[in-house]
Amino acid sequence: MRKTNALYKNQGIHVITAIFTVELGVTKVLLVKRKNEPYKGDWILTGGALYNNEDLEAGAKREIFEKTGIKDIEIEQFKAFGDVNRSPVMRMVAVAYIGVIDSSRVKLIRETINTSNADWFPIDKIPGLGFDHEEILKEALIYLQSKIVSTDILKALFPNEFTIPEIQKTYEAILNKKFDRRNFRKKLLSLDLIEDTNKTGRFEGKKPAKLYKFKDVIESKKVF
Amino acid sequence: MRKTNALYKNQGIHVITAIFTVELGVTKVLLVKRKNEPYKGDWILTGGALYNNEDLEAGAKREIFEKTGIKDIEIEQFKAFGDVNRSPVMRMVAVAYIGVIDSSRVKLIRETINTSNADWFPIDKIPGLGFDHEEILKEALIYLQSKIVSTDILKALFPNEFTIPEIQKTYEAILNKKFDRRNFRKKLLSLDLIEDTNKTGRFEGKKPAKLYKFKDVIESKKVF
DNA sequence: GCAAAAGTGTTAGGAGTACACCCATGC
DNA sequence: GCATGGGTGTACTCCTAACACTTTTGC
Repeated sequence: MRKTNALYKNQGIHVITAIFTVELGVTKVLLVKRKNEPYKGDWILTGGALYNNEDLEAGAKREIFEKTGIKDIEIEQFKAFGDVNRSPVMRMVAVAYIGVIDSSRVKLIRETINTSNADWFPIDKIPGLGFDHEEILKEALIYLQSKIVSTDILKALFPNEFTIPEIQKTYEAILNKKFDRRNFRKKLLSLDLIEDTNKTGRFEGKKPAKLYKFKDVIESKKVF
Repeated sequence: MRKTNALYKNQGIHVITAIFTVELGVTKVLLVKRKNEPYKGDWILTGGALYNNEDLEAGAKREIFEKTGIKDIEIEQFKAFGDVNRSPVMRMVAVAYIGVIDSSRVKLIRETINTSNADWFPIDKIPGLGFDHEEILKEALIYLQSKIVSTDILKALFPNEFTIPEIQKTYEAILNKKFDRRNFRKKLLSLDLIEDTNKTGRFEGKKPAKLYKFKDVIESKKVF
């Protein structure tokens, strides 16, 4: 039935991920340039068509790997996008994810069969994007911002030890907002996400800063 | 390319909505019974396959109307479900929505071409559901719970005037939790969602209760 | 007048915010 | 020894949670 009904013909699923990093206090997102029509030459988020033999999240991760070489990235689904004309080729619904990774710890494959010039773009200097990826990126950033205040999603940026002034810079970059040093420390510690390592390191200051790390197990807190 | 590659063949999109209501302090969800294979005879949430000429939300609303006769319902997308085997017919990704409606204000069409016995089921007495709808319903309820504490999503249940003890019962039914009368009133009023109508009505008590109504315009509050 | 539910106010504890001083180091 | 950023504590406000008494009505 379905295959002969034009109303259902040629539907497909995109899996798209907005991958963020923070470099020197600047929030950046990973973009690749399309080599083929449609939107040839346009920048887009990493992603592509879902295979029939993979789950959504697996498909999103495969696309990330194929387009950038990035492996071992945790991603989180935040919304589906399905306007009728979001793809000019055929009816495609996009399931969108966010991910966070430390750009200094990955070596980007900049050139692939379908894309080129993979690179990190500061979120306030984004070129025009193909498909509906500008809308997806905008919502992805809002979702990321909502996540960093209550989860350990930044663990990917600080897999090992870090100082509080250091991670505060990252929070400020993503939320685009400054925090009081003393209150930020108190708040972050009260979230029970990180723990003291009893070691000290150095960041920008002259006085060595204490080193913390994300806890291995995070108990999610009840809101009600 | 895509049409000849088995990896992309025969994909489709479901739009599924968990429609909730509250009757006499009991939270219920709308289920319909399938007439055809697969899952013939099983209960499922309202929904079906997306057409190529409609946006996601429009498709979800069309399916609601076709399966139950319900019109004029506001719905909100909360997640996409896309496990490889979630449909035995072909690869289908479901985009899931929640909706809230006053069951006493709608007349259900219980019998349609593909479904029968449309009815409201208390959420603690749900029969086994077809496809992955049990998982969808579970996540839908969690999403609904997160929404009623900060938005006017219950406006659909109280489009006109209501008393605070009355709406408190509804909150308690959905969140499955009791609240102190005095604190509930203070909290709800502080949310700026409702306003006094300077009239009184009756609910359960002997003393007439003040009537409130949802504000027409809700200013969303900043969290940061 | 009494039962039943509605309305209201006070207090204590915890979280958020604002703010000032001392500390450890590099130079 | 001084400049630089790191570490800490305190007071005020606001939100939350716990809790008891008075009010209005039906009968």
